[in-house]
Amino acid sequence: MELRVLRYFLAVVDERGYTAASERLHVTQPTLSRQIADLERELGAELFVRGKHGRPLELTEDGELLRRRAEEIVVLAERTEAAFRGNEGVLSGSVTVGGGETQGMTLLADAAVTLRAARL
Amino acid sequence: MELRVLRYFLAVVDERGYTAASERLHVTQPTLSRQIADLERELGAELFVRGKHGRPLELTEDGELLRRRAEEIVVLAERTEAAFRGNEGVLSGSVTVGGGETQGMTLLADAAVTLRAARL
DNA sequence: TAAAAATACTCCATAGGTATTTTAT
DNA sequence: ATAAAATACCTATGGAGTATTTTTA
Repeated sequence: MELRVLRYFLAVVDERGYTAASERLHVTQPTLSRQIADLERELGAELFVRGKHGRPLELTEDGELLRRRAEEIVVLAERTEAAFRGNEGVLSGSVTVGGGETQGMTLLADAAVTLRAARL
Repeated sequence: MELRVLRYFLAVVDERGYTAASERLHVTQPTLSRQIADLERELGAELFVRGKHGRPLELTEDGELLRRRAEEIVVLAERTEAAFRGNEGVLSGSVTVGGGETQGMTLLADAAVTLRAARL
């Protein structure tokens, strides 16, 4: 079990599907498909409900358990990395107004955003 | 940052040296040397006090910070893996009396040990 | 000078990619 | 019929090994 794969898993849960997650992660859909399959094999557990049900992949009970654990682990790792970047107490990201670059729309405005907090 | 490397790091801290840690981890000393160096580069921080001081590698302040965080992360990951093995609340390992197999000594006795707890 | 760590290479396992098929709505 | 996931196959990055050379107590 590696952090990279846990991040993949969380992205798939978040985006409710491999394709959407693969875009967010900048990897291809088959890569995700394989990594999640390997993870399921490694843990000996089905994480998602396949087929049948609604398109947006649904978590099994095991999947739900892993989601909670993975979130804790990944968050801890990210905070640790942030600490070494001297970015303790800092959250940053970006906001875009006018749609993403993939839709071929005119970009109206965007901004880099940094929230600095006394404590996290 | 990956769990594998955090485990390497903790082993080096624990064994106070690359060579001893490499034996415990069943990897070679240069592999550890490189992985830890990469980790230091990635974090932009020296983790161990080089040379000068006492042989048993000493942690820097950054190293000490990482040790605490890494322990949390790795323990969480191990508990998660254990949960999927249906081994919640179980600790196992082995005890050997008479020296390890590498010393060419006669093996006097060993035992697989499992501690089962109601809650962990 | 005798350990342990660092360096220099080589190799290979596997993460990741492309192309395609299968599945399910 | 169509959009997403699975499968097959290939490529290549980097993890890990062997051999050797610094280090430093």
